[in-house]
Amino acid sequence: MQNDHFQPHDHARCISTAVDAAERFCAAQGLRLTPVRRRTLEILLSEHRALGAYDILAKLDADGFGSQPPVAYRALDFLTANGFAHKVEALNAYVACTHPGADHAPAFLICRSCGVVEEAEAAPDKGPLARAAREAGFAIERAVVEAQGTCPACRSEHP
Amino acid sequence: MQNDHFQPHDHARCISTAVDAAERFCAAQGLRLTPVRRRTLEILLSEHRALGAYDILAKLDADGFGSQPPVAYRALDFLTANGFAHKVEALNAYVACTHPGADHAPAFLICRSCGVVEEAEAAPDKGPLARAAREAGFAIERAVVEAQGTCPACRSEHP
DNA sequence: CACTTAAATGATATAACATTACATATCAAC
DNA sequence: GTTGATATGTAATGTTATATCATTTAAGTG
Ligand SMILES: [Zn+2]
Ligand SMILES: [Zn+2]
Ligand SMILES: [Zn+2]
Ligand SMILES: [Zn+2]
Repeated sequence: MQNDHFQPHDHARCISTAVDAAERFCAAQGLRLTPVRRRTLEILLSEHRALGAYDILAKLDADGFGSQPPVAYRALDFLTANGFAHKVEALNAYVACTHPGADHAPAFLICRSCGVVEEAEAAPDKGPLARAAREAGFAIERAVVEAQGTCPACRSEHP
Repeated sequence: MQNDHFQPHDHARCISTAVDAAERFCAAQGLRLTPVRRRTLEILLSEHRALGAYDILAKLDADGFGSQPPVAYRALDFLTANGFAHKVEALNAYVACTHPGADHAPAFLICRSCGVVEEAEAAPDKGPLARAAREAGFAIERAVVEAQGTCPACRSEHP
Protein backbone atom coordinates (compact mmCIF):
# COMPACT_ATOMS: atom_id res chain seq x y z
CA MET A 1 0.00 0.00 0.00
CA GLN A 2 1.48 3.33 -1.03
CA ASN A 3 -0.18 5.29 1.76
CA ASP A 4 -1.60 4.41 5.15
CA HIS A 5 -4.04 6.91 6.53
CA PHE A 6 -4.50 5.05 9.81
CA GLN A 7 -1.21 6.64 10.89
CA PRO A 8 -0.46 10.35 11.34
CA HIS A 9 0.56 11.86 8.02
CA ASP A 10 0.78 15.10 6.05
CA HIS A 11 -2.92 15.42 5.49
CA ALA A 12 -2.74 18.85 3.87
CA ARG A 13 -0.88 17.07 1.12
CA CYS A 14 -3.72 14.50 0.80
CA ILE A 15 -6.11 17.37 0.20
CA SER A 16 -4.03 19.41 -2.21
CA THR A 17 -3.03 16.35 -4.24
CA ALA A 18 -6.62 15.24 -4.65
CA VAL A 19 -8.01 18.68 -5.47
CA ASP A 20 -5.23 19.28 -7.98
CA ALA A 21 -5.85 15.93 -9.62
CA ALA A 22 -9.57 16.66 -9.86
CA GLU A 23 -8.94 20.06 -11.38
CA ARG A 24 -6.56 18.70 -13.96
CA PHE A 25 -8.82 15.80 -14.83
CA CYS A 26 -11.85 18.06 -15.25
CA ALA A 27 -9.90 20.52 -17.38
CA ALA A 28 -8.67 17.71 -19.60
CA GLN A 29 -12.10 16.09 -19.96
CA GLY A 30 -14.19 19.23 -20.30
CA LEU A 31 -15.95 18.56 -17.00
CA ARG A 32 -17.06 21.42 -14.79
CA LEU A 33 -15.76 21.37 -11.25
CA THR A 34 -18.32 23.94 -10.09
CA PRO A 35 -18.13 25.61 -6.65
CA VAL A 36 -20.57 23.20 -4.98
CA ARG A 37 -18.80 20.17 -6.47
CA ARG A 38 -15.39 21.44 -5.50
CA ARG A 39 -16.55 22.28 -1.98
CA THR A 40 -18.13 18.83 -1.62
CA LEU A 41 -14.84 17.24 -2.59
CA GLU A 42 -13.02 19.40 -0.02
CA ILE A 43 -15.52 18.40 2.66
CA LEU A 44 -14.96 14.72 1.89
CA LEU A 45 -11.20 15.24 1.85
CA SER A 46 -11.22 17.00 5.22
CA GLU A 47 -11.09 13.61 6.92
CA HIS A 48 -10.45 10.00 5.98
CA ARG A 49 -13.84 8.97 7.31
CA ALA A 50 -16.99 8.32 5.34
CA LEU A 51 -19.57 11.09 5.61
CA GLY A 52 -23.31 10.72 5.17
CA ALA A 53 -25.00 12.75 2.46
CA TYR A 54 -26.84 14.75 5.11
CA ASP A 55 -23.63 15.56 7.01
CA ILE A 56 -22.25 16.94 3.76
CA LEU A 57 -25.50 18.75 3.02
CA ALA A 58 -25.38 20.51 6.39
CA LYS A 59 -21.87 21.80 5.67
CA LEU A 60 -22.84 22.93 2.18
CA ASP A 61 -25.84 24.72 3.61
CA ALA A 62 -23.63 26.44 6.20
CA ASP A 63 -21.38 27.56 3.33
CA GLY A 64 -24.27 29.22 1.54
CA PHE A 65 -25.10 26.48 -0.95
CA GLY A 66 -28.59 25.01 -1.06
CA SER A 67 -30.13 23.17 1.84
CA GLN A 68 -32.13 20.48 0.04
CA PRO A 69 -30.97 16.86 -0.40
CA PRO A 70 -30.49 17.03 -4.18
CA VAL A 71 -27.75 19.63 -3.65
CA ALA A 72 -25.61 17.03 -1.90
CA TYR A 73 -26.67 14.04 -3.97
CA ARG A 74 -25.98 15.79 -7.27
CA ALA A 75 -22.51 16.80 -6.21
CA LEU A 76 -21.85 13.28 -4.91
CA ASP A 77 -23.14 11.79 -8.15
CA PHE A 78 -20.70 13.94 -10.12
CA LEU A 79 -17.77 13.06 -7.86
CA THR A 80 -18.48 9.33 -7.81
CA ALA A 81 -19.23 9.13 -11.54
CA ASN A 82 -15.83 10.65 -12.26
CA GLY A 83 -13.86 8.69 -9.69
CA PHE A 84 -13.15 11.55 -7.25
CA ALA A 85 -15.18 9.90 -4.50
CA HIS A 86 -16.73 6.55 -3.68
CA LYS A 87 -19.81 5.35 -1.89
CA VAL A 88 -19.19 2.96 1.00
CA GLU A 89 -22.19 0.65 0.71
CA ALA A 90 -21.88 -0.89 4.16
CA LEU A 91 -22.16 2.58 5.73
CA ASN A 92 -24.43 4.34 3.23
CA ALA A 93 -21.80 7.06 3.26
CA TYR A 94 -19.22 8.66 1.00
CA VAL A 95 -15.46 9.00 1.02
CA ALA A 96 -12.97 10.90 -1.13
CA CYS A 97 -10.83 8.81 -3.43
CA THR A 98 -7.21 8.47 -2.42
CA HIS A 99 -6.16 6.85 -5.68
CA PRO A 100 -6.96 9.79 -7.92
CA GLY A 101 -6.44 9.52 -11.61
CA ALA A 102 -7.50 6.64 -13.74
CA ASP A 103 -10.59 4.51 -13.47
CA HIS A 104 -10.13 1.90 -10.78
CA ALA A 105 -11.86 -0.71 -8.63
CA PRO A 106 -11.70 0.38 -5.01
CA ALA A 107 -11.73 -1.82 -1.92
CA PHE A 108 -11.97 -0.43 1.59
CA LEU A 109 -10.62 -1.16 5.05
CA ILE A 110 -13.03 0.44 7.52
CA CYS A 111 -12.03 0.83 11.18
CA ARG A 112 -15.14 0.43 13.34
CA SER A 113 -13.39 2.19 16.21
CA CYS A 114 -12.04 5.42 14.69
CA GLY A 115 -14.04 5.33 11.46
CA VAL A 116 -11.06 5.82 9.16
CA VAL A 117 -11.58 4.36 5.70
CA GLU A 118 -8.48 3.24 3.83
CA GLU A 119 -8.75 2.64 0.10
CA ALA A 120 -6.96 -0.27 -1.55
CA GLU A 121 -7.11 -1.87 -4.99
CA ALA A 122 -9.77 -4.54 -5.40
CA ALA A 123 -8.05 -6.39 -8.27
CA PRO A 124 -11.39 -7.69 -9.51
CA ASP A 125 -9.85 -10.36 -11.72
CA LYS A 126 -8.00 -12.07 -8.88
CA GLY A 127 -9.00 -13.75 -5.66
CA PRO A 128 -11.61 -16.34 -4.69
CA LEU A 129 -14.58 -14.30 -5.86
CA ALA A 130 -13.22 -13.98 -9.39
CA ARG A 131 -12.68 -17.75 -9.41
CA ALA A 132 -16.26 -18.42 -8.29
CA ALA A 133 -17.51 -16.03 -10.96
CA ARG A 134 -15.53 -17.77 -13.70
CA GLU A 135 -16.82 -21.18 -12.60
CA ALA A 136 -20.42 -19.93 -12.72
CA GLY A 137 -19.93 -18.08 -16.00
CA PHE A 138 -20.77 -14.81 -14.27
CA ALA A 139 -19.40 -11.57 -15.78
CA ILE A 140 -18.45 -9.12 -13.03
CA GLU A 141 -19.04 -5.46 -13.89
CA ARG A 142 -18.60 -3.87 -10.50
CA ALA A 143 -17.47 -5.22 -7.14
CA VAL A 144 -18.19 -3.92 -3.66
CA VAL A 145 -15.33 -4.98 -1.37
CA GLU A 146 -15.46 -3.51 2.11
CA ALA A 147 -13.65 -5.00 5.11
CA GLN A 148 -14.64 -3.87 8.57
CA GLY A 149 -12.40 -4.33 11.59
CA THR A 150 -9.84 -2.46 13.65
CA CYS A 151 -6.88 -0.46 12.47
CA PRO A 152 -3.42 -0.78 14.06
CA ALA A 153 -3.65 2.61 15.78
CA CYS A 154 -6.90 1.70 17.56
CA ARG A 155 -5.68 -1.76 18.57
CA SER A 156 -2.51 -0.36 20.13
CA GLU A 157 -4.67 1.93 22.27
CA HIS A 158 -6.85 -0.94 23.55
CA PRO A 159 -4.42 -3.84 23.94
CA MET B 1 -19.33 -23.96 -6.47
CA GLN B 2 -21.59 -26.75 -5.22
CA ASN B 3 -24.78 -25.16 -6.50
CA ASP B 4 -25.60 -22.66 -9.18
CA HIS B 5 -28.94 -20.98 -8.77
CA PHE B 6 -28.65 -19.04 -12.01
CA GLN B 7 -29.72 -22.27 -13.76
CA PRO B 8 -33.03 -24.12 -13.38
CA HIS B 9 -32.85 -26.45 -10.39
CA ASP B 10 -34.94 -28.31 -7.84
CA HIS B 11 -35.89 -25.27 -5.86
CA ALA B 12 -38.27 -27.06 -3.51
CA ARG B 13 -35.17 -28.85 -2.30
CA CYS B 14 -33.43 -25.49 -1.68
CA ILE B 15 -36.29 -24.52 0.59
CA SER B 16 -36.68 -27.75 2.51
CA THR B 17 -32.93 -28.12 3.02
CA ALA B 18 -32.60 -24.62 4.41
CA VAL B 19 -35.65 -24.79 6.66
CA ASP B 20 -34.57 -28.18 7.99
CA ALA B 21 -31.08 -26.90 8.68
CA ALA B 22 -32.46 -23.87 10.51
CA GLU B 23 -34.77 -26.04 12.61
CA ARG B 24 -31.99 -28.41 13.59
CA PHE B 25 -29.58 -25.59 14.35
CA CYS B 26 -32.11 -23.79 16.53
CA ALA B 27 -33.03 -26.95 18.39
CA ALA B 28 -29.35 -27.67 19.05
CA GLN B 29 -28.55 -24.13 20.16
CA GLY B 30 -31.68 -23.44 22.19
CA LEU B 31 -32.80 -20.76 19.74
CA ARG B 32 -36.47 -20.15 19.06
CA LEU B 33 -37.55 -20.34 15.44
CA THR B 34 -40.87 -18.62 16.16
CA PRO B 35 -43.68 -18.44 13.58
CA VAL B 36 -42.76 -14.98 12.33
CA ARG B 37 -39.08 -15.91 12.07
CA ARG B 38 -39.82 -19.15 10.28
CA ARG B 39 -42.20 -17.45 7.89
CA THR B 40 -39.64 -14.72 7.17
CA LEU B 41 -37.08 -17.38 6.30
CA GLU B 42 -39.59 -19.09 4.00
CA ILE B 43 -40.34 -15.76 2.29
CA LEU B 44 -36.64 -15.19 1.69
CA LEU B 45 -36.21 -18.76 0.45
CA SER B 46 -39.10 -18.44 -1.99
CA GLU B 47 -36.72 -16.91 -4.52
CA HIS B 48 -33.01 -16.49 -4.98
CA ARG B 49 -33.37 -12.73 -5.18
CA ALA B 50 -32.78 -10.21 -2.44
CA LEU B 51 -35.94 -8.78 -0.89
CA GLY B 52 -36.28 -5.42 0.81
CA ALA B 53 -37.40 -5.34 4.41
CA TYR B 54 -40.64 -3.65 3.40
CA ASP B 55 -41.39 -6.28 0.75
CA ILE B 56 -41.02 -8.90 3.45
CA LEU B 57 -43.09 -6.84 5.86
CA ALA B 58 -45.96 -6.66 3.35
CA LYS B 59 -45.99 -10.43 3.03
CA LEU B 60 -45.84 -10.92 6.79
CA ASP B 61 -48.71 -8.47 7.18
CA ALA B 62 -50.74 -10.37 4.57
CA ASP B 63 -50.11 -13.55 6.58
CA GLY B 64 -51.53 -12.02 9.74
CA PHE B 65 -48.30 -11.03 11.44
CA GLY B 66 -47.74 -7.41 12.41
CA SER B 67 -47.62 -4.58 9.90
CA GLN B 68 -44.99 -2.33 11.50
CA PRO B 69 -41.33 -2.19 10.40
CA PRO B 70 -39.87 -3.69 13.59
CA VAL B 71 -41.74 -6.92 12.85
CA ALA B 72 -39.65 -7.48 9.74
CA TYR B 73 -36.41 -6.02 11.07
CA ARG B 74 -36.48 -8.14 14.23
CA ALA B 75 -37.02 -11.32 12.27
CA LEU B 76 -34.26 -10.34 9.83
CA ASP B 77 -31.93 -9.54 12.74
CA PHE B 78 -32.51 -12.99 14.16
CA LEU B 79 -31.96 -14.71 10.82
CA THR B 80 -28.83 -12.74 9.95
CA ALA B 81 -27.34 -13.02 13.45
CA ASN B 82 -27.63 -16.79 13.25
CA GLY B 83 -26.46 -17.20 9.69
CA PHE B 84 -29.80 -18.17 8.10
CA ALA B 85 -29.89 -15.03 5.98
CA HIS B 86 -27.58 -12.24 4.89
CA LYS B 87 -27.94 -8.58 4.12
CA VAL B 88 -26.81 -7.51 0.66
CA GLU B 89 -25.36 -4.07 1.39
CA ALA B 90 -25.25 -2.89 -2.20
CA LEU B 91 -29.03 -3.43 -2.49
CA ASN B 92 -30.16 -2.69 1.06
CA ALA B 93 -31.95 -6.00 0.85
CA TYR B 94 -31.87 -9.49 2.32
CA VAL B 95 -31.32 -12.97 0.97
CA ALA B 96 -31.60 -16.44 2.48
CA CYS B 97 -28.34 -18.25 3.11
CA THR B 98 -27.59 -21.11 0.73
CA HIS B 99 -24.62 -22.37 2.75
CA PRO B 100 -26.55 -23.27 5.88
CA GLY B 101 -24.76 -24.64 8.86
CA ALA B 102 -21.61 -23.25 10.33
CA ASP B 103 -20.53 -19.66 10.62
CA HIS B 104 -19.15 -18.44 7.33
CA ALA B 105 -18.07 -15.41 5.36
CA PRO B 106 -20.40 -14.94 2.41
CA ALA B 107 -19.65 -13.31 -0.92
CA PHE B 108 -22.32 -12.62 -3.52
CA LEU B 109 -22.70 -12.63 -7.28
CA ILE B 110 -25.65 -10.39 -8.10
CA CYS B 111 -27.18 -10.44 -11.58
CA ARG B 112 -28.40 -6.96 -12.43
CA SER B 113 -30.66 -8.38 -15.13
CA CYS B 114 -32.62 -11.16 -13.39
CA GLY B 115 -31.79 -10.18 -9.81
CA VAL B 116 -30.63 -13.63 -8.76
CA VAL B 117 -28.11 -13.56 -5.93
CA GLU B 118 -25.65 -16.44 -5.77
CA GLU B 119 -23.72 -17.00 -2.56
CA ALA B 120 -20.06 -18.02 -2.63
CA GLU B 121 -17.34 -18.26 0.01
CA ALA B 122 -15.44 -15.03 0.61
CA ALA B 123 -12.27 -16.71 1.96
CA PRO B 124 -11.44 -13.60 3.99
CA ASP B 125 -7.82 -14.62 4.62
CA LYS B 126 -6.94 -14.86 0.92
CA GLY B 127 -6.92 -12.46 -1.97
CA PRO B 128 -5.63 -8.95 -2.52
CA LEU B 129 -7.70 -7.36 0.20
CA ALA B 130 -6.33 -9.67 2.87
CA ARG B 131 -2.84 -8.83 1.67
CA ALA B 132 -3.49 -5.09 1.92
CA ALA B 133 -4.94 -5.59 5.40
CA ARG B 134 -1.88 -7.51 6.58
CA GLU B 135 0.45 -4.84 5.22
CA ALA B 136 -1.47 -2.11 7.04
CA GLY B 137 -1.80 -4.13 10.25
CA PHE B 138 -5.56 -4.07 9.89
CA ALA B 139 -7.58 -6.87 11.57
CA ILE B 140 -10.57 -7.81 9.42
CA GLU B 141 -13.66 -8.84 11.39
CA ARG B 142 -16.25 -8.84 8.65
CA ALA B 143 -16.03 -8.45 4.90
CA VAL B 144 -18.69 -7.27 2.47
CA VAL B 145 -17.93 -8.81 -0.92
CA GLU B 146 -20.60 -8.26 -3.54
CA ALA B 147 -20.03 -8.54 -7.28
CA GLN B 148 -22.62 -7.13 -9.64
CA GLY B 149 -22.84 -8.15 -13.26
CA THR B 150 -24.68 -10.56 -15.51
CA CYS B 151 -25.28 -14.26 -15.03
CA PRO B 152 -24.80 -16.82 -17.83
CA ALA B 153 -28.54 -17.35 -18.29
CA CYS B 154 -29.18 -13.65 -18.90
CA ARG B 155 -26.19 -13.24 -21.21
CA SER B 156 -27.29 -16.16 -23.40
CA GLU B 157 -30.66 -14.46 -23.83
CA HIS B 158 -29.12 -11.15 -24.95
CA PRO B 159 -26.13 -12.20 -27.06
C1' DC C 1 -48.44 -24.63 40.76
C1' DA C 2 -47.21 -19.81 41.64
C1' DC C 3 -43.47 -16.77 41.17
C1' DT C 4 -39.72 -14.71 38.83
C1' DT C 5 -37.23 -13.34 34.98
C1' DA C 6 -35.75 -13.11 30.27
C1' DA C 7 -37.13 -13.13 25.56
C1' DA C 8 -40.32 -11.89 22.16
C1' DT C 9 -44.01 -9.13 20.25
C1' DG C 10 -47.28 -5.05 19.58
C1' DA C 11 -47.57 -0.36 18.62
C1' DT C 12 -46.22 4.51 18.04
C1' DA C 13 -43.16 7.67 16.65
C1' DT C 14 -39.15 9.31 14.48
C1' DA C 15 -34.61 9.17 12.29
C1' DA C 16 -31.73 8.49 8.29
C1' DC C 17 -31.08 7.89 3.45
C1' DA C 18 -32.56 8.92 -1.35
C1' DT C 19 -35.39 10.36 -5.50
C1' DT C 20 -38.95 12.79 -8.46
C1' DA C 21 -40.50 16.83 -10.47
C1' DC C 22 -40.52 21.32 -11.97
C1' DA C 23 -38.93 26.10 -12.05
C1' DT C 24 -34.89 29.09 -12.65
C1' DA C 25 -30.21 30.23 -13.71
C1' DT C 26 -25.80 29.74 -15.99
C1' DC C 27 -22.87 28.59 -19.70
C1' DA C 28 -21.09 27.58 -24.44
C1' DA C 29 -21.96 27.62 -29.16
C1' DC C 30 -23.85 29.66 -33.06
C1' DG D 1 -28.23 37.97 -28.57
C1' DT D 2 -30.64 33.64 -29.31
C1' DT D 3 -30.51 28.90 -28.59
C1' DG D 4 -29.86 24.58 -26.41
C1' DA D 5 -27.58 22.00 -22.93
C1' DT D 6 -26.01 21.74 -18.28
C1' DA D 7 -26.44 22.98 -13.60
C1' DT D 8 -28.88 24.70 -9.54
C1' DG D 9 -32.92 25.97 -6.30
C1' DT D 10 -36.75 24.18 -4.01
C1' DA D 11 -40.82 21.48 -2.60
C1' DA D 12 -42.63 17.23 -2.06
C1' DT D 13 -42.31 12.46 -1.56
C1' DG D 14 -40.44 7.81 -1.30
C1' DT D 15 -37.52 4.27 0.97
C1' DT D 16 -34.86 2.17 4.62
C1' DA D 17 -34.03 1.71 9.57
C1' DT D 18 -34.20 2.59 14.64
C1' DA D 19 -35.75 4.15 19.38
C1' DT D 20 -38.99 3.58 22.96
C1' DC D 21 -42.28 1.68 25.93
C1' DA D 22 -46.15 -1.35 27.00
C1' DT D 23 -47.67 -6.11 26.84
C1' DT D 24 -47.38 -10.99 26.13
C1' DT D 25 -45.18 -15.37 26.07
C1' DA D 26 -41.92 -18.77 27.40
C1' DA D 27 -38.58 -20.89 30.56
C1' DG D 28 -36.70 -21.70 34.84
C1' DT D 29 -37.24 -22.12 40.15
C1' DG D 30 -38.92 -23.20 44.69
ZN1 LIG E 1 -4.73 12.35 4.90
ZN1 LIG F 1 -10.59 5.52 -5.42
ZN1 LIG G 1 -33.36 -22.76 -5.51
ZN1 LIG H 1 -24.56 -17.88 3.86
